[in-house]
Amino acid sequence: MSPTITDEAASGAALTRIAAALTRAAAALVPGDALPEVVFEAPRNLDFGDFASNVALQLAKRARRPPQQLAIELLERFFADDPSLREIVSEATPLGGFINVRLAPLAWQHAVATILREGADYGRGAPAGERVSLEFGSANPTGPLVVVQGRTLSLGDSIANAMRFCGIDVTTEWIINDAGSQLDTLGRSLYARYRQLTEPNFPFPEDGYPGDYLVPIAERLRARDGARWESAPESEWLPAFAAYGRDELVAEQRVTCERFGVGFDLWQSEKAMHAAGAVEAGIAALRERGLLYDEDGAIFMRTTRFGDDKDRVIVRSDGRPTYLGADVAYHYDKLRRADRAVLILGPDHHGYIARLASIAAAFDRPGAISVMIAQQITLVREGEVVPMSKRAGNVLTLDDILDEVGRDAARYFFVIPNADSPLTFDLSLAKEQSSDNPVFYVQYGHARIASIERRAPPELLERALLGEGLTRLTDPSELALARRLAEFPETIRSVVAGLAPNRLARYAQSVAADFHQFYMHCKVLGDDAELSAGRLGLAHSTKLILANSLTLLGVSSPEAMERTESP
RNA sequence: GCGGUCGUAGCUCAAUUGGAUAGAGCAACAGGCUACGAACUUGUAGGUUGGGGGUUCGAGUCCCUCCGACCGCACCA
Repeated sequence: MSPTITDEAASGAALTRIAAALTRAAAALVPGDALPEVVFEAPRNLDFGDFASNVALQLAKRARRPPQQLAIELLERFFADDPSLREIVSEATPLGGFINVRLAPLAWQHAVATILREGADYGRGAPAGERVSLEFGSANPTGPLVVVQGRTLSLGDSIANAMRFCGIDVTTEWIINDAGSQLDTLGRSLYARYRQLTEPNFPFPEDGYPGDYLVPIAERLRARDGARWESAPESEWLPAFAAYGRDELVAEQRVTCERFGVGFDLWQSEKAMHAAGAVEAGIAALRERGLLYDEDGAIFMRTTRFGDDKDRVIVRSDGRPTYLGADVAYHYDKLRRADRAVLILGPDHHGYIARLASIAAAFDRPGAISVMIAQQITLVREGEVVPMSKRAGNVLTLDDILDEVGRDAARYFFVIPNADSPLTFDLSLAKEQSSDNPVFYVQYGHARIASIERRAPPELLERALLGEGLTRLTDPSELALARRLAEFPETIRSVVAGLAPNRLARYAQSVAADFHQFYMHCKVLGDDAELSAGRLGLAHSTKLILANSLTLLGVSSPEAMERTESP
């Protein structure tokens, strides 16, 4: 991955000048107006240069000559137009119709100076006033969090971090689905566990939630209330048990999220929305827009008007709103609070996307709700698929995974693939503290730099942090690393634009790889104090970028790696 | 049956959203520590991007069509 670099202080300024000069050259050579904007991108293959523009390819037809010839003519005018460009452009060549540009070392040295100066703020965007609601992780409050939530939590939290870093005002939201029939099931299941404490043969509901995680909750309830529910009628114990179970399970889910390094701005209870009259308000708003009709005693929403397969019930014939009805209200509220809403949902929610899109359109905000689906996860251990059956109750929970592989590895592994591809999670590999494990590779780079800094004379480090000696960085491995570091701002922006935190994970690996190569080629702490200062500055800015990347991903940046013996 | 997502090296995944010779990591093979952490690094090998058509200067990416995997298609959530 090699995104465009737009760092204002260094290469970006150079690029702007180059693009402007090329634009003038194009205007002189190609007739007509409304010429396409001259864009520079980093080519996939860096042998071509630091940046490439395809203007000649785009304009060839209008200029009535082959792209390559046009590229040559553009470049001739380019330098004639502004001879001082030769100071920042070390090379500009036409090849296959592309215009390839290599920047002078000064541009990259400048980038390192900028990183040292701005530190953890390097690449941070100024608040632009955009408000985004980001909902993810949400689970039914009927059991512990499982693997798929680990994936949505990792994706969502990393995206939220990246958005905030870009200056977006993000509200992270967790919806507690506590208004449906599953709460009754929870209440009955918990009641059975409660009774089983004294009557082991008390029947467990057919459709109840299996697994023994409700047992300790039942014990706490018995410790609090004793046996008094044993003789109570169902109409009394059911709401009490459902509410107690929900509160306990939500609290446990919350602890798991915290263990995972994820916090939420808003824990939205669906039941509370009903109680506050929000659901009626949302439905009334649709009614005003003429998007509802009654049929068979139920209220339908005209979602087909917005491309859905069929109209959807939002209030049942018995008067209770459906899940969609509640979501109308919830998103009506979201869209008032935010400019757009992003949801990360599990793989079983495909069919729901069209309905959410309908809600946005119904409130005159088409496209304001976007849905990202996190695909299925297959767990593998020792080369074998770990069977998971919710029915049988032998589900591996997110806590189990955290126990087994730790937070850093879990967070990292969950964001590596694109959200819309299925993920194979190899527990054995994630647990392994070896070079096979990409998260350790990146952390090792960070720890290695920390180690160098511990060894460096304090006054040398001080000079390095001030940017001394950076102009001495000329080795290809030094310039490649500096160039990579300068990609950080654009990488973060690309993460936000594409809702793709995997790009950040891969970027961090590239930074680590470039650093290790630099480390092999260049001795940092040597006899030449100025050169050492420059290299130390480069190393320190690498450490900053690695730490920032890992932090945004929710992964720690250790100052030292603990060596563990592998069996 | 209808709709959605996906299919890329032996394995796990990329590919700047239409750009150049499709890239990393593991696994395999061959090298590199009396140097700041070898949890590192250098190189070799590995591909008809599921198949076939089309769109154009240019396709892993867009369109059509088959094949295959997964997921949806409730007055469930």
